[in-house]
Amino acid sequence: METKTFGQTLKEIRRGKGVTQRQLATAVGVDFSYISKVENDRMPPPAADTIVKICETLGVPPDELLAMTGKMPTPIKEAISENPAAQQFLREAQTMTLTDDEWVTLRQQLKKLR
Amino acid sequence: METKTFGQTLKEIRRGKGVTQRQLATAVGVDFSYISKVENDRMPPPAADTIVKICETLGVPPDELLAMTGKMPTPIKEAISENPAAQQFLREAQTMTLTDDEWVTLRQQLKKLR
DNA sequence: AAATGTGTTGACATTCAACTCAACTTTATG
DNA sequence: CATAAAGTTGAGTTGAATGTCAACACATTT
Repeated sequence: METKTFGQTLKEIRRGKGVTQRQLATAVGVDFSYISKVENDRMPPPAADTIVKICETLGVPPDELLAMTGKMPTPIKEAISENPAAQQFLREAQTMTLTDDEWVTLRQQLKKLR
Repeated sequence: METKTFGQTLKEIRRGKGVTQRQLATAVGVDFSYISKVENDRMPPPAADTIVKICETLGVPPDELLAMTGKMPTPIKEAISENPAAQQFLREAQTMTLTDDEWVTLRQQLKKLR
């Protein structure tokens, strides 16, 4: 299972959209050399919020890149931080070490709530 | 709704157990002056893992203090980081801005999984 | 070939969390 | 009161995260 790196994936997406590193960097608000390093995996992936900005600029959903890094955007983190009920849910879920399928099941039940 | 601070709560628990700042600090592996500052809210609450150690030392469940800080212990954070299914669940849950009751419902469904 | 646009690299900078250390003050005990 | 134990405070430290800056190399266009 050859997994692509974050950098490789980002580079492909950016090139696919015909955007230069400098254009992307300017839009996102970072130095273009930083984009270069990230794309070549010479630096760890950016902060979650920067990843979100990158994806907005490139016009792609951030889920794939976020999932690769295991980071959560600030709004989501805050929502959980401020919500003891959510935290307790997570602690219990963790002690159970849910499978992927079980998470999917929970997502379906989540949708049924509304 | 007068909410107690983290520091106030910790101080009460510690005193209730008849433990000094120095005893607690030694057991946890931090400087006692740090405990003092935290208890007087002169510093933000400790890292999640330190909170867990504090609670272990004092013989109380960490849930209350953890919930006050909005922090998650390393094992839980890692479990989520490594689990795209869990992340996707959380992103969807966040966009729905669940109520406390709904989180409780999910917890019950969580238990039914096993 | 010169100029311009694009990408890469090494060294350094900034910010923040999470503390430590040394000095001092307050409280409890004999 | 004297001494020790307990608590408080200001200043400094450390490491990780997240970048910047300047210099250079390569690629493309004119």
